[in-house]
Amino acid sequence: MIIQRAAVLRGSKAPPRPVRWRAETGGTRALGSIGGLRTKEYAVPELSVTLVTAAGAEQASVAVGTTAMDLVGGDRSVVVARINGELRDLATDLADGDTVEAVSVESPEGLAVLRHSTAHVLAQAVQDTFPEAKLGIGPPVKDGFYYDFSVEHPFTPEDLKVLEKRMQQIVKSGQRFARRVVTESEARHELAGEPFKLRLIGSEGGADVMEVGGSELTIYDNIQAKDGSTCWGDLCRGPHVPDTRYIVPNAFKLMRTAAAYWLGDQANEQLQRIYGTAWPDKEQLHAYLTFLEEAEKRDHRKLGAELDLFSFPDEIGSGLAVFHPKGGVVRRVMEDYSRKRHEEADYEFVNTPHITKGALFEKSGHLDWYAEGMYPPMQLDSDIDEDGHVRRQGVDYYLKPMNCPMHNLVFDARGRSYRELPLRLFEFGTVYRYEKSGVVQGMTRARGFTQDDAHIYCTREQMADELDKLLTFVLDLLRDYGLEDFYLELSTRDPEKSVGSDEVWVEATEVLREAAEKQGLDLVLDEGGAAFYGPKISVQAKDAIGRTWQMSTIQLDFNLPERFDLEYQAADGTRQRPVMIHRALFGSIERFFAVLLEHYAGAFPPWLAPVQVIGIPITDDHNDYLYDVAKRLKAEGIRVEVDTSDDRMQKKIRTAQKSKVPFMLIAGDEDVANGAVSFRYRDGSQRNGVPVDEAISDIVSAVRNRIQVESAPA
RNA sequence: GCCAAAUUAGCUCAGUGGUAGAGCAACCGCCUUGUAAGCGGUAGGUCGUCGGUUCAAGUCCGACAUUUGGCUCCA
Repeated sequence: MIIQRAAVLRGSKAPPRPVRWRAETGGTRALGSIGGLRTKEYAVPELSVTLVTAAGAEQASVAVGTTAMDLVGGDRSVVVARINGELRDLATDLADGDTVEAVSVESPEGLAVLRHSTAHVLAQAVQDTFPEAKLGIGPPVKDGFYYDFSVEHPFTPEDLKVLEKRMQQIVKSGQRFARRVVTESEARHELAGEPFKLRLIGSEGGADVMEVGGSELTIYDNIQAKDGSTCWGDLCRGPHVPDTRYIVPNAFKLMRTAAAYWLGDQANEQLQRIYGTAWPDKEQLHAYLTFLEEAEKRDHRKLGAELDLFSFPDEIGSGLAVFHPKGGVVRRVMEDYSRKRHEEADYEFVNTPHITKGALFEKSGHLDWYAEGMYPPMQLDSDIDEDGHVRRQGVDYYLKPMNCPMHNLVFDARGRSYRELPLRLFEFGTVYRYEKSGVVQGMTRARGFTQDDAHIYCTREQMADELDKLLTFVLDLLRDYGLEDFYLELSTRDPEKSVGSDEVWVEATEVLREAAEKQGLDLVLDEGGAAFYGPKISVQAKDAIGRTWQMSTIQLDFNLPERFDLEYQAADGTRQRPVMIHRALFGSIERFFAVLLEHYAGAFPPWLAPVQVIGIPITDDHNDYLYDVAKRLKAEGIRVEVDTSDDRMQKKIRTAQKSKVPFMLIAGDEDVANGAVSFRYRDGSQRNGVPVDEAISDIVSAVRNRIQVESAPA
């Protein structure tokens, strides 16, 4: 028993709150101020707890009845506590032996709690405004939160404004989030009007959602600050911020509405979802909104139209792009460089048709498990007489959704020797997939696209070395296109849904893991995420504004070699089955194009830019001079134009700037007199009076070295 | 595929039942200019398509197409 100085809330029935405790090192120290509270000395039983801070763990003695808030909640940025490894409300009473750590709103967990609490405020606002709305679930998600509701009419943008206002009021009123453990029957009784919540209570560990989970059912009541009345409640496992004032009124925003299936299952009824975002302060909200704006500016669909690169004509169909001349140049340069690198890496180039008889996809199994993703067949050559009798059986032709079966036929076109392995068959193979109408999205999810596809056939012994070389090859190539920041994702076997022996899977997965680890990049496990036919590694790349894109995939396949009965003759004369590796480094050219376009915001490095140099004469008198410069650049393989339109030169600069040409070469009387040109770069910087020879060699070297050029050299 | 919203000139967008508009781009002319829009003129639309309501439809209703945001899917 020790004597402690304790603070008592005026008029409160709450137990004494100790504000001092004795640290193990001896002595006492203040825990933090509790302003405006009377203090009084109490004799209270003590508890021994471990306080974890950035500095380390220390033992402390506190009075019985001490809450996590008392111990670690002094700072408003602390929103919850981690007690014995679990996130708990700050109002939680501590128990002897607890390990307690403050969780800041700036930490990922703290932020998620803030967002989840904001979702509760949204739900309360919705039920205040639309009393008939039934509650779905409302978890935190990346950058924010959502809450699903069952309502008769979908929410409108105007509704969102009203709801946002109501949320501000709730937040400002400072309602306390109070946790209450209930029995199942109590919960059922209280939530009789909430059919979806009732279903959650019923689901036995099936649904892993914020609402239920853990050993007990809990309801969070919202308690009014002014009179202590309960104004709203929700089934929720928590935890929450202590009260709604922890939510900053101008740091959250409702973003959009959308429909969503109950528990994400297409077979379930559809609910109306409201997405919101919430942040610790308004600066972070502002930064997030700015990021969204930046992303919108870089949207490849928008830039594609603005820069005249490609379009999706209605007449052709959804998800089918045409490349315009400027986009065609970029695409060709991308392909050319990729081809060159593949040639150097000992790939062999093959070419296969876009359509095939159905028999091929029966053999590969695609018609069994991928038919939904394929365009329906073209029926050819059937001949039916007037009586309806089939005189000649027709044949179904399909557009190919994948290249692998065709490559297998190339492998199988003659007997193969172990001496030929690894055999690497490469093709820019155009495939067609009947993506569901709602999922088509610009170049990143198209119905027709070209893969930089290769299939590598090797022996099991060669597999490790081949994968190792392959990963190095991929990363090296992606870096040449200006992507620098990668991590790898390893998808492992789903035992429920896979073919091949355990032994082969284990070996292959290990081999992939080792190859990945050698690269020294972060490796994320995607447990059970592999296709049924083999484990996979994918390369995820971060773009200039920090978004990650799945780029390359490298996939082992134990299924197709079997189905196609692929064999090679080994050194000992026996016939052996090769290991097959599928790999696409760009994923698809279209997708990679889109990623690069967004990464560079349209300002491609000179080697990829559709127009690399534009000559801008000050007056018409300088046209011929620039034509001569352009001729010399063209001789070096540079894509150059001279703007001889009627516009004034300022206008030409503006036009060139908007089309993001890396080098503007301006020439007037002074330049002509000196045999020079003046550079203007994309950031507006200048470099004047550069001798023509030097200008040409600078441009040529920037292109040859594939470097990005935004501004005048320092 | 499902839910919602959108679709008007090449592009961006006005136009709330009564004679289709603007800016930019295009074309023609004038201007001859030193680092982000010189001036004037001309032309350009079956208002996504089809159907319905109405004396009258870009506008109201329905179907379809396409796009966008989500859900589901992306092996």
